[in-house]
Amino acid sequence: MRFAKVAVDLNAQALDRPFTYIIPEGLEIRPGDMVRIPFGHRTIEGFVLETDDETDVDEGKLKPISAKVGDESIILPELLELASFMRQKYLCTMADALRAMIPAQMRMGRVREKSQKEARLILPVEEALALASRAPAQAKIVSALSNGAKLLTELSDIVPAASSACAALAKKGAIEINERMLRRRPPVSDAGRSAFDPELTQDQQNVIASLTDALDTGGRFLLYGVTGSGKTEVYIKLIRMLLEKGRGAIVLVPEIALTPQTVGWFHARFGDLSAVIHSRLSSGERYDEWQRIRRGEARVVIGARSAVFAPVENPGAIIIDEEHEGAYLSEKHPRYDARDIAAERMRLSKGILLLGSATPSISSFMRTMPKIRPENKLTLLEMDKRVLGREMPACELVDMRLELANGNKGIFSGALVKALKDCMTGGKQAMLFINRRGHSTFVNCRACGYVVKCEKCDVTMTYHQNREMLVCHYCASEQRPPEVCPKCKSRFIKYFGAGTQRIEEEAKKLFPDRRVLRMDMDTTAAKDSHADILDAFRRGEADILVGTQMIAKGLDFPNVTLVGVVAADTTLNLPDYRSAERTFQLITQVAGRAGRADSPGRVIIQTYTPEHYALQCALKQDYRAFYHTEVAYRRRSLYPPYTTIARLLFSSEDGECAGKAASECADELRQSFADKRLMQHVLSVQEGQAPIKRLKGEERYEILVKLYTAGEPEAVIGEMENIERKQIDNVRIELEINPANMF
DNA sequence: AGCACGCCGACT
DNA sequence: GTCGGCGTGCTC
Repeated sequence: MRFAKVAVDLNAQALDRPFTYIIPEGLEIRPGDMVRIPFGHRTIEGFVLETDDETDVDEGKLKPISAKVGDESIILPELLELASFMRQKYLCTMADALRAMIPAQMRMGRVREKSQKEARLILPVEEALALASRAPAQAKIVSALSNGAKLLTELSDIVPAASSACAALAKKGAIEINERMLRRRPPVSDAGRSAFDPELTQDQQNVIASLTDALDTGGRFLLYGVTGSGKTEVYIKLIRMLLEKGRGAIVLVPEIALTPQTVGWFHARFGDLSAVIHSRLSSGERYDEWQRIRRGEARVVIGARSAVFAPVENPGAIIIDEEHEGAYLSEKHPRYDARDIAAERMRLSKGILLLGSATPSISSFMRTMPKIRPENKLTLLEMDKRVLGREMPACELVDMRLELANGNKGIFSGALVKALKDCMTGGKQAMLFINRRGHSTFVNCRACGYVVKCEKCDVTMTYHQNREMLVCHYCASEQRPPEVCPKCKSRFIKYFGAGTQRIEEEAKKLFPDRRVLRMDMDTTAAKDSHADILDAFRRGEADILVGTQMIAKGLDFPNVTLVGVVAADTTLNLPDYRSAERTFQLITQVAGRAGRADSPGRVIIQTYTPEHYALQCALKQDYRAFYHTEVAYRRRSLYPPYTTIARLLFSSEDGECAGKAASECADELRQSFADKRLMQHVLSVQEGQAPIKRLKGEERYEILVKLYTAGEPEAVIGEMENIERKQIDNVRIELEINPANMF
């Protein structure tokens, strides 16, 4: 008799252990199979972890597996191991980990292969027509089929009752009806993409040489390559080498970068050997892509965070592009970091982990330093020159304080206006970057200082000119802008600060005969409008593109020679320990948009704090200088990566409930840290109101725990997860680790 | 998770 | 006397 240890697909700590089942005679069961099993008084799904000839469980208690789900195993053995790694690392159940690995629709039944019936003539046309002599509908079908097989749905466009006519023809033996599998394909655009690999530069060849040495043994690398240094070609070459060895590869990119164009890069080179996985696929598309990977038809996967679990057999590399992006952290339980998962998966399959960025995250770059424990160590690979001998763009900082002193109260400095004029006269394109949407950033009474705030949130409202409304960017509620100050009745209401709308307006005023496009959350609300705007700009249908973050990410516009950062301070002054890192990354990336083709680029950064090291280093494109300054600051101020910040957020419509819950839970947390001797890893536990006290009509309180990263953060975070799981009436509790924003 | 078993208050 | 509240415990 054979037995199977099964992880049941139920989420409870008490069930987070294998249950043993009897494998019925004649049913072939292997680890990784999804099975239906009787459990208590119902039948549920589970995943086979291992099979064995014996068991130590009392056989009288054992029940047999009811059935196998699907004909191939769902989880690769290597991924089963990865799931148990996740269970340990993120303190989640096996079911949680496994659920994160497979597309939701694949569990609980419901997406299938899609097939359609196809009719094909099996007799010569004359004979078939003779058989259909007294049936005009059948005759029409026969002639429609005379130049090849057709789908039944196509035939019903020609003849009303096509399916019954076809059935009759099939019965007479004139035609044959077969099921044909349809592949639901995600949209890909190969347009303008070369199918050929270019010759690699010396930099690229050096990197490839280092990677080649690790091809069989595996390894962990950080590829630091300046913008335009050709990282993608390195990825492609690495993948080619792996395919030759019969291995596969996974490329992760941030979700926002997963446009049909990016996917086109890979599709143009690898054709149907590549598959794409991201959240905007329909469930059918996702299922079919997943199956193509599972069956080994596609061995190059490009996808967002969750593609790190793609069922590629024998993966030789996981490449994580734009490694510094926050998109690799899962925001829902289990809160995994795709970079950690990738590292473990590559350790298990002796493959290469390759993190790539022009602005590596502080924590990854730190791992390339000497003295790092070998299990965390990354090998640094560097490409400091752009391809085709392109120059780095010329960057300059403009001190807006001096502009003001010289009587320029506008949002554009003299230097930026001049550069824009030169750029337009030369027939080139320009991009203006401002990290804030809307028109004015706040509305303020000059008599008494009153600032309009959202009624539901503790946040100032932004004026949107097209709707003539004040909009809250946190809860989207709107109100009319006041004509007199609600507080002092003064009429001196002034609109301060500039957003994308205002920049667009000013640019149009400055260049009435030029076309200006705007790209931000407001203009990209519609599906595909994101790609439409960028395509239009690429085709030269506009001269100036005004936008937020969105225009900064890895896009290649050959005709752009000028980039203006209108207000570098907006990101710099956020109350967040990463604001300098973010600003440096953003400006370096934005600057990388300029001068990618033959003409050199120019970047103008407007700021009120030109002396700030994030700006000074971005100006010189000096990542290392930035890194060292930033690391010193993090160490001094006990910020990540030296520490880990864990935050429990309590929100409730009833502020008293939330506040009480926070302070009670803080006491409980301190107690359990003390009981479990965890205090040595904890730097501080603080509770109080969150920086944004009210959001969407809810009062917010928080417990902020700072802990030493080198200690046992997992154990401490485990205690905080217990608090998160608590059910407290009227209060929602959320746990965040190194929260994306500190609000 | 989901459900049964089981021990104490108000109802036809 | 029963109906039903949700506390504790179990599921191969």
